[in-house]
Amino acid sequence: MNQLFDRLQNELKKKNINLSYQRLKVLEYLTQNQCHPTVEQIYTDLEKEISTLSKTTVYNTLKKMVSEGLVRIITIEDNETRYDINTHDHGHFKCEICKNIFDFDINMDLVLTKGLERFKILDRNVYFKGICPGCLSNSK
Amino acid sequence: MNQLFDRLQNELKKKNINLSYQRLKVLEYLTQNQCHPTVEQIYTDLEKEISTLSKTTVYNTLKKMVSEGLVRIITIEDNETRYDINTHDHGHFKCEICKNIFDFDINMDLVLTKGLERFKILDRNVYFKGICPGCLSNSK
DNA sequence: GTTCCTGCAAAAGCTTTGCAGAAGA
DNA sequence: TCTTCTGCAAAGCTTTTGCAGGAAC
Repeated sequence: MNQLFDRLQNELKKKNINLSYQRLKVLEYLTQNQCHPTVEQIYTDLEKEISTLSKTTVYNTLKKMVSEGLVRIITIEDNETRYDINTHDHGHFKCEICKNIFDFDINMDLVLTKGLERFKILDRNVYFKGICPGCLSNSK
Repeated sequence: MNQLFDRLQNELKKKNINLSYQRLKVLEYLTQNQCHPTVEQIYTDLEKEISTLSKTTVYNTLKKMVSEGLVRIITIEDNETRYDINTHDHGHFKCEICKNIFDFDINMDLVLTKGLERFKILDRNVYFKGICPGCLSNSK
């Protein structure tokens, strides 16, 4: 299908995780919709195609994939959990009007971290909030 | 009491917000415990002193203060909302072992934001996760 | 046949809402 | 008096858990 998808399929085999139809579909959804969807979004869209799909399965699948390091949780708003299959470091910008999330390139090495010399850093997150160009021009 | 507390008290008067005993105590707690507590932590500690305190009041107060810009929500983990009275830009480091949150200085202007030229940035957040020096030395 | 996976239903946990009484201006 | 604040109880949401049936190996 595509490069990322093949890579994930291989990774699953290596980790001895069964690739059920539901799991395949969730991963496929994440690779094709890199908009950092919530469980609700994933479930609602997949349910159209897999009418028997349970939200529990979406939760189960995502939990499994996060614990295996194939999927990342991104936390921007405290009341919604979003999932991200793109593992390279990037920042997230959430528009407070249209609620969309935009990725932006970021060089984490440039982030000055005075005072963290003795800390072991495992995960770096940068997220900004504000108004995107589209909503800015609409409000004029 | 202290500089920050006096400043907040003045700000409340300017914004015509009543400074009830409960609100005063929540703000006092936030200034004295800059560990970014959750509602649960604030409530549990204050309830010892104010036995009639309701968790709803803690929620109400924090919501009011956030909307007035006196308190900031910091989102690190998706399942917990933490509150911060320190408004100057700084990064947060959460230790995955002891769960404590450490502040670190950060110069947001140095964060490279290629691709955000046309965005209006209102809020910048940086949080890292990993292991703090204390837990690192304990595990040796 | 044993293990893992799915999905319904119920439970759990956090936050918000409705409302009545109390406090403050 | 009129508005705002408090706090109980109930509701609302998201996520987790228990469990039984089904699929995979």
